[in-house]
Amino acid sequence: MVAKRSGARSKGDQRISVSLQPVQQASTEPPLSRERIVATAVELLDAQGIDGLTMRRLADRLGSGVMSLYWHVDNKEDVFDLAVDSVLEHRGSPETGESPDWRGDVVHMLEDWRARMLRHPWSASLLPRRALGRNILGRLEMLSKTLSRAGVADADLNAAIWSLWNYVMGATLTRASFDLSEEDRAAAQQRLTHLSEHYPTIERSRLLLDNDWDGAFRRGLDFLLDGLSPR
Amino acid sequence: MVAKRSGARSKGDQRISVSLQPVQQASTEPPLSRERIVATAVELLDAQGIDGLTMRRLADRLGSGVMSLYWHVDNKEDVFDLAVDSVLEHRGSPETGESPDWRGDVVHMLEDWRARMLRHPWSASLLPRRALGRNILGRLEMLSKTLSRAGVADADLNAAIWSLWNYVMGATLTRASFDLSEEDRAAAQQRLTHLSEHYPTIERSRLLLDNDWDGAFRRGLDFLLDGLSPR
DNA sequence: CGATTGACTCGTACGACGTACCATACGATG
DNA sequence: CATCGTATGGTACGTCGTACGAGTCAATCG
Repeated sequence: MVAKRSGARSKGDQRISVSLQPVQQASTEPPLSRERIVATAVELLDAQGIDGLTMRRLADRLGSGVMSLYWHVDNKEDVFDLAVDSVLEHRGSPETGESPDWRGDVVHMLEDWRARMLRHPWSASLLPRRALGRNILGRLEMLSKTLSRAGVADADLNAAIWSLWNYVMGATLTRASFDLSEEDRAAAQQRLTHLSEHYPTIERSRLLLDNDWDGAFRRGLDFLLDGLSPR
Repeated sequence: MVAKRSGARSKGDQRISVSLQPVQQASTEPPLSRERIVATAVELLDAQGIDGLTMRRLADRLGSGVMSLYWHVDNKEDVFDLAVDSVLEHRGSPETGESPDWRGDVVHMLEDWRARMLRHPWSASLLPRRALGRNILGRLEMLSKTLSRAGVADADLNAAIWSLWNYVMGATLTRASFDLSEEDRAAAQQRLTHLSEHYPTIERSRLLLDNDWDGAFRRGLDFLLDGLSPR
């Protein structure tokens, strides 16, 4: 029984191997590594969607055997975790100094968050069931600090943070899943029109035809921030 | 090639069959039907979670062969669709007359929505990728009508509806997935405390220990409705 | 120097899955 | 009795995640 990949995996170790192993196959793939696996998994997810990621396909793309992956990775769940985390990279707010425009800061961070997830739509549906990684925690911390600085009462703080989280998650997830169904939306609206006797109001306001997702996100966020602002 | 279950399935047909087929197996299962399949699928999902639902297990519980299911149902996706829909049952608002308390009406409907989904936590993670069924449309219609009656400008209406939708979806999904991880939350908070140098603000406010989900939902909803209310 | 060890790769195999295909059974209709 | 629509389910195929254990190779040690 080997120790296997027991936690610490020391990214730096490989650095020298470039000059250490030039003898072997010159034109073939570089050696496997967690980083390479994750990067390829993200490629695959982007290209084929959530069901498109299988360990076999992943190994194929990496030019390796399937079981070799399991040296670097615990299981498929682990691959998902790492892929999601790599998408949410978040710099530790270097300029969180004392920007006077707290509202702009919040909007900017949340829009960046949403944009990153929408660039990889599968991440939205994967995120909710993951543990909170450092990237997410960093974003929550930034929110908390900024809102506190803006004057939100301590008693309201947690509720305010979760509200924003909820809103962003819901909006992103909705956007990501409705994206797939361009034709479905037409069908839905047609069904709606056909049943307009039952749903007259949303038919009239063309709720399902509205395509300005970014604008809607921004406006909804404004509503919420209006409600949050200390009176 | 048979016509198979081509769309219309006319729930009423079976009504008389109870008195028509009493001859056969007295003690065994009643005949298969869409309704019975869906009900059993919900049971299974409640008991075993989302991965616990397999066609074989479903057939076992129903006391039938696996392939028999496919007479009543197109495929597994179909089962998911039907299960989600059955959870969101929504009466067509009989009292949507002229209640003076529009805000109470909205809160009540959204809390009911959330409660129904949380009673079957798997439904939250399944809903976003489903087409809009009549139950959801009915709820959106109710929202639309109520907000309009409350004085929300037509230009703001769609953004307002989506905001509420996003909030409810995000809150419910978050709640449903964090539910599983009672121990994980302890671990997360411990990791947080350990790293409190990096996340001082959310550590201080005990963001991850706050257990009052219902209250947080309600308060966040109030924030949003405050922002939505016509000034 | 040869033996050992530990990091890493991968072929084979197993059990579980969704479901296509086809044979069957039965009540109603001709 | 023959035919047909409704309904059931056994067998089988292809694919999945991954357990197991045999293999390779560089570094280390006696």
